[in-house]
Amino acid sequence: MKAPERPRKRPTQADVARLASVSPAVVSAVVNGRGGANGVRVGDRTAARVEEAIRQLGYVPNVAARSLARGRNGIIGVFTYEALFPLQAMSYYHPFLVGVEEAVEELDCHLLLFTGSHTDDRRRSIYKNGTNSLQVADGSVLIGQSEDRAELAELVRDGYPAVFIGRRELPGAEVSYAAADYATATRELVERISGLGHRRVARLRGGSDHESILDRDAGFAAARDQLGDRVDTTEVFVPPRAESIAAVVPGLVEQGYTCLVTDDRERAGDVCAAATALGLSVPRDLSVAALSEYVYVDNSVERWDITTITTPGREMGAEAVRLLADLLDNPADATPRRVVIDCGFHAGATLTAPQGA
Amino acid sequence: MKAPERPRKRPTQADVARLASVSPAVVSAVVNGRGGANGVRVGDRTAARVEEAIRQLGYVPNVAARSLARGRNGIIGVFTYEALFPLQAMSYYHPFLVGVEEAVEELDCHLLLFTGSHTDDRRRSIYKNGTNSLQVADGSVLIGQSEDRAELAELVRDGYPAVFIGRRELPGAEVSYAAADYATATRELVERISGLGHRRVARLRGGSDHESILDRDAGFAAARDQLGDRVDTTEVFVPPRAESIAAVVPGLVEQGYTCLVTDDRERAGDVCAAATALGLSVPRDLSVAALSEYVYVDNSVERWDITTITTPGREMGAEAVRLLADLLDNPADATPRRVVIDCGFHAGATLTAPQGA
DNA sequence: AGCACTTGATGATGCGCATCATCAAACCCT
DNA sequence: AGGGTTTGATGATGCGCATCATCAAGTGCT
Repeated sequence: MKAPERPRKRPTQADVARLASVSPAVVSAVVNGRGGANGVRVGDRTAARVEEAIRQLGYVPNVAARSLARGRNGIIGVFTYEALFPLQAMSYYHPFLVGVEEAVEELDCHLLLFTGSHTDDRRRSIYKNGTNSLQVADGSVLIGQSEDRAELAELVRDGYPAVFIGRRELPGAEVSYAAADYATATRELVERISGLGHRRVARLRGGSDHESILDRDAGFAAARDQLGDRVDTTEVFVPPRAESIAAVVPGLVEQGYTCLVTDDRERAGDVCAAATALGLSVPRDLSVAALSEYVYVDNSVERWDITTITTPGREMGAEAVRLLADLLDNPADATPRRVVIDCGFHAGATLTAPQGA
Repeated sequence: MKAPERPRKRPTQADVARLASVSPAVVSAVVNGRGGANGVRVGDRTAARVEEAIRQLGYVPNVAARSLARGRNGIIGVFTYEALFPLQAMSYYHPFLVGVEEAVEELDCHLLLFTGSHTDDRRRSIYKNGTNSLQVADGSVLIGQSEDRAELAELVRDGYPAVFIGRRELPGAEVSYAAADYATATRELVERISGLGHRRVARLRGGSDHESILDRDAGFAAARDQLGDRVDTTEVFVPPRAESIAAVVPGLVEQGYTCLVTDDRERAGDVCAAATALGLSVPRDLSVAALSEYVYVDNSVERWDITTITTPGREMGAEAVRLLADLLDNPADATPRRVVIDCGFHAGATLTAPQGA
C-alpha cells in the first residue's frame, strides 16, 4: 500500500476545462446532463466544445470524488454471516442473489459482497473492531439464517439503510424487509389437505423459533381456527433429525393421522422413509407435505417428489433491493419498508386424498 | 437521486478529533495504524483517547473520501459481460467465483460485482457512455467467454489494473492473467491415450479460436511431435452440434480411429450418443475423451461418465486475485503478471485400451 | 427607454480524508 | 549546560468533483 499515483495520471475535470477554456463547473454540468437542475446552464456551442475536449483527453470522472461530493456512490451491499459462495449452500442463497442482482442492475447500481467483514476467526461481523464495515455501500440487503441479532439491531438503530430478506423482528429497531407470506401459504396448504378429505392432520414441528417458522405457526393456527373441529390438527414437536422423525411416525399413523406436515422438505423425506420402513406407501397410505422446499444436507430427498410450499426467493431478493432504493431516495421518511410476497406451491407426488375418502 | 444528507449525519474525523481534543491528523493516524509511516506519530495515551472517542461516536471512515485521498478503496471488482448469477450458467462461473471470494477475503477487501455496467440493451459494457465504470474498484478480475475485446484492450492500455481468468492476448496490450495449462493437460491426455495402445486418435475440433482452444491445439501438436508416426493423430474440424458430430463419427470409426477427443464434455456426449446409435459400445468399441469438462446446454451428458481434463477454476480465481493484489501494491512495475495452473483430470469411464490391444 | 426576466457562465466552497511540512517538547550524550 | 536527536502533535493543503451564489449579457414586454 503506497504510491497513490498510477503510471499514467488520469485527466481531471480541470484539465478538460482548461482545454475547452471554460470553468470546471461547466464541465461538471456537461458530464451530468446539463438540464440546469444544478444551477449551471451550458449553451449548445460550449457543450460541444467541452464534449470534444473530453473525447480528446479521454476524460473519465473519478468515482471516488464524485461519490464524496454527492454523498452516494451507487453501491448496494449484500451482507450475510455465512460465506457468500459456499460450494454447498449455494442452493439456498442462489435465488435470493439472482433477484438481488436483477434489481440492482435495474437501479444501475453495483453489487458489493462483503467478503472482508470477518473478524479474527472466520466468522463475519458487521462491526469490525468497532467500525461498521457496511458503510462502504449506500445501503445493504441482509440475507441468512445464522445471525448476530444484537449486532443487527444496533445496525438498524444506527440508521444504516438495511433491508432484510425474510421477516425479522429485532429488539428496539424497526426493520425493513421483503418477506414471504408463509402464514397464508401454510393456511392454504392445510385447507387444501382438508379439502382432499383428510380428517386427521399432524404437523411435525422442529424447535426453531425463527420468524419464518413462527409465520407458519400462525398459518397453521389460522387454518385450525377456520376448520374448527371438522379436522383434527395436531402439532407435534420433533427434533429435526431422521431418527426422531422415524420414532414418531408409527404412533401417528396408528392414531389415524393420514397426512403429516413437516417444516421442510428434508424432514418430509425422513417421514417418507419412515413410512416406507413401516411398509406404508406414500401417498397411498400416508400423505406428506412440507412447509419449505429447503434441504439442508441430505440430497437423497430428491427420490421423493415432495409436495411443498416454495419460497419466492428471487422476488424477495428483488423486492428487498427496491425497498432499499426507496429507503435511500427518501431518507426523510424513517418508517420501515415492508413487503410480503406470496409463496409458490409445488404440487409434488406425496399428497393425495386419504384412502378412506 | 437527491438529498445528500442522511437522517443522521455520520460523524467525521473532525468530530472525533474535537471530542478527543486532538487534530484530525492524529485521528487519521490512529485509524490507519500509527506506525508513523505517514509522518505523524501518536503516543499511547492520546491514541487510547482517540480510540475511545471513535467508539463513543461510532465513527467509521468514509470510504469515498479515503479512496479519493489515498487513491485506493479496498474494493476488488469482478466483471463479466454475461449476467453474474445466471440461473443456468452458474455451473460455469461458480468455481471461479469461489476462488475469487476466497482470495479477496484473505486480502481483507470487499468484492464488487459490476451489475450496473450495462448499456441501454441488456448487454454489459465497461465504458458506459464514455466513462470507465470499473473505476469504482481498485482493480478487477475479468471472467467470461463472450467479450468485447476492443474494449478490454482499451481498458488494459488505459492502465486499469485488471487480471483475466484464463489466458488472453489482446492487441496492443500486455495482459495479466491466471490461466490453466491446457496445453500440457492436452499433451498428457494424448500421451495417456497413446500409452493405452491407441494408434489412431482423432480430435474433433470446433471452430473456436479462443485462447483456451488454441492452447489445446498447442498441446495436441506437442503430443503429435513427440509421438511421431507411432500414432496417427488427426484433427477434424466439426461444428459443435450433435448432428455434425453424428455425421462424422461413423466415417472415423470405419477408418479405424479407436479414440475420439472432443473440445468439451458436451461434444463428447454427442460422440457417445452417435457411437451408441451405430451399435458401438463406449469404451469397449470406441474410447472418448474431452478436453474440457464444460457442458453448456445439454444436461443429458451426465449419463456418460466422460473422461476429461478439468479446469482448476477455484485456483484460477484465487490466483487472479493475488496477481491483482500484486499489481496494486507495485504499480511501478508495469510488467504483466501471469500464472499458469495445472489442470486436473477426471478419469471417467469412457477411455480404455482399444479392443485389439 | 426602462424594467423584469431568462440564458450562459464563473469562481468559491466543501465533501472527508491522508499526508506533508512544521514545530514544541522531551531526551541523550558529552 | 548546550547542541543534536527523537517523540508527539499540529495546521494546511489537495485529492476531483458537485453545487451554490453570483454575475454579465441577452430577450421580451410595456
